Amino acid sequence: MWVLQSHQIIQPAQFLSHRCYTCNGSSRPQLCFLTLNPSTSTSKANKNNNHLIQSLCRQGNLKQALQVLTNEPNPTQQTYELLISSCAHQHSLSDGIHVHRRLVDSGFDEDPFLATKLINMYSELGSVDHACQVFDDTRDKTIYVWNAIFRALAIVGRGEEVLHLYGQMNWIGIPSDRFTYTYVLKACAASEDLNLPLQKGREIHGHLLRHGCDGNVHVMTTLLDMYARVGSASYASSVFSAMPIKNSVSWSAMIACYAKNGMPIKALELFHQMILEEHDSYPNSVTMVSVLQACAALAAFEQGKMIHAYILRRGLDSILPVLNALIVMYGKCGELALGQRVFDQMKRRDVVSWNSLISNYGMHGFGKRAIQIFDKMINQGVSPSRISFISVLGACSHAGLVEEGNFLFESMVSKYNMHPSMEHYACMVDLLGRANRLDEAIKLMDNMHIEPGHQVWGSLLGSCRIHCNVELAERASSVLFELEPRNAGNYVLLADIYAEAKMWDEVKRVKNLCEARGLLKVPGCSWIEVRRKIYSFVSVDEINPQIEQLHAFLTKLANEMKEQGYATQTKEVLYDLEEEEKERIVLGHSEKLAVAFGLINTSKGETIRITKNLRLCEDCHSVTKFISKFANREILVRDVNRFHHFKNGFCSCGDYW
DNA sequence: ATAGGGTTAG
Repeated sequence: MWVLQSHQIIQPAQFLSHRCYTCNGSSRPQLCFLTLNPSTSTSKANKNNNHLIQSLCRQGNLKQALQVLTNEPNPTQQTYELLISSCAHQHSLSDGIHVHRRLVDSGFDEDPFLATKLINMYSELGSVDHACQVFDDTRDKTIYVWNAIFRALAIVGRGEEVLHLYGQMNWIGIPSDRFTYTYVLKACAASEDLNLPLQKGREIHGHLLRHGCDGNVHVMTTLLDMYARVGSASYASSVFSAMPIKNSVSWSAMIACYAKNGMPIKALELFHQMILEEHDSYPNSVTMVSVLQACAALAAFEQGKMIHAYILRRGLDSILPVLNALIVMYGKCGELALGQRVFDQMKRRDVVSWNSLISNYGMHGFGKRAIQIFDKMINQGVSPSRISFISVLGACSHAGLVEEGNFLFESMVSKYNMHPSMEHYACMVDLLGRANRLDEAIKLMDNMHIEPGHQVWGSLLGSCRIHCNVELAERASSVLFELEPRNAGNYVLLADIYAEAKMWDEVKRVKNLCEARGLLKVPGCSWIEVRRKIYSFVSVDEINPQIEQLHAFLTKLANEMKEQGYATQTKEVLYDLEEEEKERIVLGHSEKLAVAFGLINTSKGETIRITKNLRLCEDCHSVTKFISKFANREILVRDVNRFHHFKNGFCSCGDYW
């Protein structure tokens, strides 16, 4: 932790004088800037040496440049400038430190220009603490110096320190400029330790308005993005509409905001507005990545295909992130073969391309295939990333491949020298727990080298839900209520488990606890795309104009099913009600409404594609299996975890989900 | 001398 020392806070008048306020001029008498000005050297040899160092730096020959430096008593500012940028370019921290030392010896540590360069160099070399040291040692802190340290700290997420220093800068009376605002806003958004990023961000918003920066595209886009990152899409959108000048970056930032904050329909609407409205901002590859993400989130296959065609027309189909996003989009629309085709046709692939393909197969329950692709990636010399392991372990989990998953998990350390993170442990607990090997899951948790976090306990609780283990669920949820008291999902899971065990008093207790803490259960919501339009359904929907028709359809279907010996699975209903009433509630589940809507509004032979924001309930699962046979339709449902491909009375998950 | 948006998992 590094902060500006309290004795360094000084009054503006004092700050402007060149007297050292830290030591009152006593500590570095040898560094008097005026008497030892290196530029006063006129020797021809020196001049040549300086030129030589500079040209060596320009050629990228840092080592030789440093050798010449040892014979040069009076390097110039420009020489240092080139040396510093060369060290950054060559990624050599040790050389950077060496140049810095020489620079101090030459008395250039009073030069704010070089201090700025040094801070940027250290930031690029990953040593922010060195950068802070330079900042501390620089008495004449110009706005460039301040901005450089803000940038360095913001990049590594030390937002709290940026804001602390920003406060000091304001107090001293140094005016911010447009660059300052971009860094400080980034610090709000990227801060890991900031309590109230939104509040702080709004404060900076006020400052920049007072400084008249509201016409600057860079500042305003950063502001928009800051609101997006702290989850305030509505603030972001009001900044966006207030912007007098917008460019492609501002449009992309706004689209990305919607795509990332669970508003994919708005993202697509804004994209269409971007294309149709008269202005100079055209979508580029970055825009398209967010648009594809929105299609993926909605499983909007028709839209996705149109966007793909647009990408081809605009010649954006050679850009790696765009192609990767296409693989994901097709995968999340249930079109594995199309995702594979994009992958096969790529001229270059990176680890993200491989990971995307692995998780596509994993999501669809093709665990063995996912492992094969993982192995193929290794064989082609691509080193797996942390996410590669999360993807492949997730694939094992969906397919119940416990031994394979264990093997891969062990190989992480033994073969790839990678230490499993919290997420990896969460995957393993999920894998073991789903397979009803809860004892092994607990054992793994006991042997973790880090304290198990909410992800891990959450996986365990999810497994308890599947296997209705009340005792373990109580243990897991008591930890979770401590770790993330505001996550309503945990309360719902526990209540589900109690309900299944018919422990109605306990159900009530958990529901009351949830209510007392002011938490709302996330409503079940499903989406379906019909003729390029997206329709959404929430459970017990009364807004949809076809709702009567849908209910009639479902009731008729339910009767039909009963005649064929099907019993409604009502155990997921959280109330102790009459069976008939429970059936009515289960009948109103959003995914059933969406399935019914799809059947009514599409033609025979058309695949029905549905996404759901929660896990598919057991009754919906068996009803959809029934419908797929009864109506002879393929139905694809993607829930939060994975795909269910219903066909001819069976589901691709093999009832393991 | 310094600035803004995007990809993989759960």
